[in-house]
Amino acid sequence: MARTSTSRDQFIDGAARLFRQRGYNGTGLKDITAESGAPWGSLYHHFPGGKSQLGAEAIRHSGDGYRRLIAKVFADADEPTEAVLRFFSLAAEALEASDFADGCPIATTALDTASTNPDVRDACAGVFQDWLDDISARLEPGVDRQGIALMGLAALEGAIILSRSLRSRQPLDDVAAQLRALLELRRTVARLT
Amino acid sequence: MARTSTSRDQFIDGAARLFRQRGYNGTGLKDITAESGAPWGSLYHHFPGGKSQLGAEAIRHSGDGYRRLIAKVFADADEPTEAVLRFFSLAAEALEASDFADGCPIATTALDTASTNPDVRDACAGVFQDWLDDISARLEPGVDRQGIALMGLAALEGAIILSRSLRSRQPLDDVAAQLRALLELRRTVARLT
DNA sequence: GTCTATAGAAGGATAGAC
DNA sequence: GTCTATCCTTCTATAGAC
Repeated sequence: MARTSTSRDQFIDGAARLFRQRGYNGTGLKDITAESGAPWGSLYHHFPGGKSQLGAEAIRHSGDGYRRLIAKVFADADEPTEAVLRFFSLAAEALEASDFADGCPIATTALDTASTNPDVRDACAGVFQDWLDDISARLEPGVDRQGIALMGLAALEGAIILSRSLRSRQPLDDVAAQLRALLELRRTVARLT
Repeated sequence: MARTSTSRDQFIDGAARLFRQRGYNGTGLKDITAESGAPWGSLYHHFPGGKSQLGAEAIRHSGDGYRRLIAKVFADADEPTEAVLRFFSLAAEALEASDFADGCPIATTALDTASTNPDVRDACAGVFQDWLDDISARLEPGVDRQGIALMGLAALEGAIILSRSLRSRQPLDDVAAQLRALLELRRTVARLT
């Protein structure tokens, strides 16, 4: 299995890029063929389930890519706390480099489909859950790892919304500063007990 | 000015409800007339700017409604910290009561339109900024009010995404618990200095 | 696997009567 | 202010040849 046509991957890749910028409902199948260069004639050959199937696969593809990024950021960081904060600067850089178009690859589609498309919604939910598990597994043992992972991801997602809407990296930077204060306070408290 | 036809308000009200659940791109003008009961024939009479104009006005309408809620929640709370946390339980209740359809009335549309519709995007940005100003103005003086308001709103928005996607109020509850820890730690530190 | 053509529905928007 | 009819575009999806 695996190594078959490359056009299938092109569809997924192009869909993932467009869903990130315009969301699921804002992206047409024609847009995806244009963006990806993949042949329109084979779309329903590769994805008999139509847009929903392609959407779910594209979301899982984006999710997997970011799981690799999570692994790398934690591996490169001196300590887990720095890794958590690093995601905020990476998100800010991606936003600035794209004129505030490249936000979270999941969030826009997650909200778009939350109440209308169970297949795509479940794919988004699976990605979020994977990310939470990945992050908490990499935090220091002893403290509330799940709680910190959840708080970090929620704060990041919310900050991305605000930064995209306000077209400024400041929300991301300021929320990161707040989170840093929380994490350092926690560490201080933990050290005293 | 002001008190003219009621159908104009119906459009705005119906649009605001649908944008909250399905986003801007997921809501058609036909859907809005059906939802609101307002006459299709007068849509472009009231909104010559079309869907974008209606969208921007609906977002501002939702924003104003929540500004009143912010005022009420802070007025009813014993202390500002409790008010901040109250928004998380209110959001969780709204989600559960609507089968996880009623999330933030702005966020879905904000992401939908961030890179494609400047008018609606700016309306969303204005609402977010108003909320931040309202919240920080109601926090205790002395501490980093803007920072706390921003962190609270970002964490709330992110938690709503996760709760909608995972169809569980747990992210909202758990993020609120994390935020409570942050606020109490800050207060403790402030008391010691 | 890919092509062209097209169906069939839904999208936003407009015209002109009342 | 509201009605009805309609235009044009775009959308997802399918059919059938190659």
